Amino acid sequence: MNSAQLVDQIVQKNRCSECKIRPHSFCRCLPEDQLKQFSRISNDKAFHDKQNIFLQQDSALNLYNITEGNVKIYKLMDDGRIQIIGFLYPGDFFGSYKNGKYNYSADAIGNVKVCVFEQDKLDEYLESNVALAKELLHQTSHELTLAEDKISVLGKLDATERLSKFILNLSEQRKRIGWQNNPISLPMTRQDIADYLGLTVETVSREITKLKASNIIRIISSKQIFINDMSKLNELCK
Amino acid sequence: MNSAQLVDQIVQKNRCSECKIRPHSFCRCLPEDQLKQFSRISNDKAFHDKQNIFLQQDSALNLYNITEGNVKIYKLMDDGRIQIIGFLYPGDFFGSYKNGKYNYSADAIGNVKVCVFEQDKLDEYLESNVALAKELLHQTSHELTLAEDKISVLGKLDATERLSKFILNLSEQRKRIGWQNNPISLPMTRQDIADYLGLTVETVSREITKLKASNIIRIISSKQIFINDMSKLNELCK
DNA sequence: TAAATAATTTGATCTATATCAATATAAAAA
DNA sequence: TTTTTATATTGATATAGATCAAATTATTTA
Repeated sequence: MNSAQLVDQIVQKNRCSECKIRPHSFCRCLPEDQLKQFSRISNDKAFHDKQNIFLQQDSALNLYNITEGNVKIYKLMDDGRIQIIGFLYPGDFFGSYKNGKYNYSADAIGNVKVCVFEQDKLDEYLESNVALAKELLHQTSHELTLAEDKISVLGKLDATERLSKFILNLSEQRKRIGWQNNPISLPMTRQDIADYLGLTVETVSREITKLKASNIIRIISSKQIFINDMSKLNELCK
Repeated sequence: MNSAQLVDQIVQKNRCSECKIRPHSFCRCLPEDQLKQFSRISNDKAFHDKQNIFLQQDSALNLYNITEGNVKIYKLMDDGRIQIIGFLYPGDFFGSYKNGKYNYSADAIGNVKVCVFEQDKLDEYLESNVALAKELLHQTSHELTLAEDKISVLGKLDATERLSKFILNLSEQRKRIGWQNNPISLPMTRQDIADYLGLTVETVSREITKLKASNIIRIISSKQIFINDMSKLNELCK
């Protein structure tokens, strides 16, 4: 052991204590003195743009927590139709299961870093950490409310409402993890937005053009937009 | 204390140990000797047809567990549009929260009996019962996968696919709680089905007529249908 | 029981968004 | 840089499902 390692040992330095996203992640409920032990049940892993993380039909062995970048989770139908369930951000976790299989596939958007937990190791860890179990429960309940919100977006909102709500959500998502909420970046393609909102690329493109024409948003680049009028955008989806 | 009460005392009889739906509910994870204590943190309550259980804007103080009947949970928009999030069955729980408010409203369909927990009492109980916390986590994760399934139904399926999937889901739901899976009853109105599937009553009615015409289902009464050809129904939504 | 009301079905027409097609812009490869 | 390929936008047309309207059928009330 060299002196740096010795220092690490003394100050209990570990992956988790160094983790930038921990305050926004389910593991934030753990006290400092448990981090070293907790960091042992997970591993870092990196993925590049468009790389698959897992497929829906895979055995659901892992739970993933995003530390950097964005992930899209989606369901693919036999005939090629795709429904994107969500675009995930740092601090979000994914990999929930159903009958031992994942309920969706997951791909990296851009460069991604994740923290990978083996489901059964995590499950075992929960046994002696009610706080973590409760935190996961609360986070999952929150995810459920977000999914319920999406159900009413897809069931009841028209194209204009869907797109303005989508943009506002992106803005709020950024605020949640402490980033500026304007301008916002669209790391995903227009096709991805369409597959998320239950629309076609053409309709998404036309709706963006309409928002631009009415001066509610400004297009900095195709992947970067500035919200000129937050309240008007709000009205469009209320 | 009369002799019947004395016997109850001795055999530790209580609401939970008598509960018919417990094997299908999150509380199934509790050992017999904890039931008496557990039964103290909840209360029975009954609702009649169309009675409101709570509104979306209410403070989310309670978690409900259905012991008898059906409940619909729904979101109401300012302009009167409604999106039904789910039709719930015995053993299902509801009342999840978001910023202290419920995320939806809940109404009884027909006569309903529920078991009501105060969120904070339940939360306190979890503190000393990891098993229950884990069970709630797993159930909530499962609810999340169901919500994700609904997202792809609303985002990608056409009217025929939505209705056939809906009927198959009802059939499976019955099997889950040990009832015969055919014929199935439709305790909700056609309008409710429409508001659940993101369609109009007229479209729902026409789709039912089509299924009847192609002899895939038989209409016993408007609220009772028999599935003649399960595999054809399956093909329609695959 | 009949009368009134609510729920469901069926028909005719309209419309928001899909589809098909072409062009324009941006990104990647040569 | 230029060429190639992928992504995004815009236009013309088609269509699934909405809307409007009326007729049945079922349920509730008197």
